[in-house]
Amino acid sequence: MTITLSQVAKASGYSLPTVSQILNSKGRFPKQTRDLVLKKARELGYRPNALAQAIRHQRFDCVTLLMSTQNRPYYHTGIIDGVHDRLAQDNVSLEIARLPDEKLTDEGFVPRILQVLRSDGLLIEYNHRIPERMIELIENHHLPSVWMNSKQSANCVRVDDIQLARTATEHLLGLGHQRIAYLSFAPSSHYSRPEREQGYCNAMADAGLSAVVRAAGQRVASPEDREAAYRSVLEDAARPTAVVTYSANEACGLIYRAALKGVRIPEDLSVIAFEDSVRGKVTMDIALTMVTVPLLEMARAATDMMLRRIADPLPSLPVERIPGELNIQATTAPPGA
Amino acid sequence: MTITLSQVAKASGYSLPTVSQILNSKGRFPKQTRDLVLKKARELGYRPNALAQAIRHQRFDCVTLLMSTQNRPYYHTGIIDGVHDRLAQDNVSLEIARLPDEKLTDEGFVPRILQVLRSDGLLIEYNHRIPERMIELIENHHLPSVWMNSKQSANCVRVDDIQLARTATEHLLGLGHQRIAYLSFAPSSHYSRPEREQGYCNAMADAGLSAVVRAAGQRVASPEDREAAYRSVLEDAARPTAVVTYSANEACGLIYRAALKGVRIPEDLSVIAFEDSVRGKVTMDIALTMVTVPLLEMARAATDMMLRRIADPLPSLPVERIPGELNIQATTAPPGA
DNA sequence: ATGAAAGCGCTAACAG
DNA sequence: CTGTTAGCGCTTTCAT
Repeated sequence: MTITLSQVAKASGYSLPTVSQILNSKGRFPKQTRDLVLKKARELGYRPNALAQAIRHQRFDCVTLLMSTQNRPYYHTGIIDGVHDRLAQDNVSLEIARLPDEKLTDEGFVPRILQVLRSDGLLIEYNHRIPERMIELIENHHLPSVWMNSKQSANCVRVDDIQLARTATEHLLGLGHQRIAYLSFAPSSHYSRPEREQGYCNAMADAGLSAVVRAAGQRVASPEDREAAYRSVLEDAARPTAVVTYSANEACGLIYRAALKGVRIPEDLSVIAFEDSVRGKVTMDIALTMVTVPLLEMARAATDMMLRRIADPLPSLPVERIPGELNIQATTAPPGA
Repeated sequence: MTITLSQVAKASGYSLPTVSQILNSKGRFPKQTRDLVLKKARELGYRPNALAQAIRHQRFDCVTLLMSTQNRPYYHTGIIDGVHDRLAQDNVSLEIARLPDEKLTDEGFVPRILQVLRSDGLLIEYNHRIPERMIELIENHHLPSVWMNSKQSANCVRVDDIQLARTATEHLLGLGHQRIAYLSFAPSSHYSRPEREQGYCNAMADAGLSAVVRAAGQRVASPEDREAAYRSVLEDAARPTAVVTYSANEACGLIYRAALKGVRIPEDLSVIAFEDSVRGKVTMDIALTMVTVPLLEMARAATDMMLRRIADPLPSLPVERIPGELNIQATTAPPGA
């Protein structure tokens, strides 16, 4: 089996607590003792059992990231990275769990993660059709929890989608555009969809202009729906001179169809998308003007809030909104430039 | 604090072992006793401390997924999902750890994850410029380990990239193409780059045709390099009639530039890419013909191997190769169709 | 059918 | 400076 503290104790001829103290650099010991113990420990390849430590410390030193099974593909990366990095600073480890959404509706079903104590807190990335039952389960769990990108009234960190959409729209307005459309194939249940749309509409209203929203229906957009939406933007008699899109997906689809029809980007049409910085960079090798969705920062801030709640579980913490930044590239320009 | 077993024992008037047995459905007890204990446990909201259980069972019931910080963006999703799902079947939890590659070269530095015992095994997703030191560290750790997508001679599960590339190329050959190019911007250090190139070259050689490789240099391809590569495919005097690309990135970049130049897809040019199924679906809203990189299946198989090694750590297990499938969509057709 | 005792690997309090 | 004792929350003999 694996080497334990007591084996190191035996090998070095010292008692268990002495060895423990030395390996944790606590207390004062003569250099000779220290050196011997450390040497033996190294020789034996001793590694402390983190669980035994945790059980004594009354701390799991572990946080669980709870994710839906139905999120958009590729959404997780930035979030996992941000959470992991912040946790690593405090030597807290990261457990990942996905809940099977389908099963959550069954009355009796409680996912294993919530049946057992394994971590000090729950970080919840669950923003899309949150089952009622799930919220209930989490509240009953009584672990400190922090929600990410969700409409909670406390203990939540979210991307400021309204601000993002406003920033994108105002960038186009600032360039002199007036006919600006908004294109989105986001599922209507996703928390960000109404917010981005609203930010766009607000900015247009403030400028005294009318909004033109081309959004997919309630459900997932079919290929035909998408083609129709692309056409309606590109072939409209009073074609918009600029478009804000929900994500790089819509932007790329649109830009490709613009190329097929000879509509030049950005001379004939400016395009700006929301996108997290990584994704924006790997698409189609074009320099897409974007408003970054600060997933990494959001995840870091949420994890920070989590750690604060673990340290002091009592107070509810107010919602934090993380702003995104405008990243001007080659797909936007003044109209008719 | 949280509710412990002994609190349930006190509340129900039975002893600790009795309560433990009942909650774990072991032993035989009169219905009355059982019911009372279960009721009290529920009332108090008792949740077993998984760590205390683990420490007794001499099993962490946890596997660590070790990832590099320098992988391609969006690479992780399928892998994490596959690992998680397979682990969930056995009620094993998933810990995620990213090692800071930069620091690994420092002689003294050992990442915390490897300093401490926290899990039953190491699943390693580390395929790109693997630091020598890291391999050493892992071997010294003496936990069962399984590598994913890496060139190890045992205890490794990988995508069969040679087969994938051959399948893609043979699809085009089968359609009647003869001038088939290969386009790749993959970093040369990535394990899959030479393999995909080789699979393509093998298939071409077998067909008695000459290979045309357009690959980026040793380092990360600059935008200029990429443009030049796209041009060389599209503007060549003896332009290829079909292209195999390393990933959907290259394919999308190429298809977009084809649209700008009026080169029709697939009439004038067929395009087939390697891509995991998810990614392929979210790009540019075009129906890209692909060979799927079976990340999910690979991750499942690797996790399965991991669990087998945990159960019986002795034997080294032979490398497994996971084949991918051809997914014919709209971007390939016979030449001049 | 139930409880007492021991112990998993470790740390903290207190002696000496 | 170092060792003894106790105990974290739980399970597993082994008595009764």
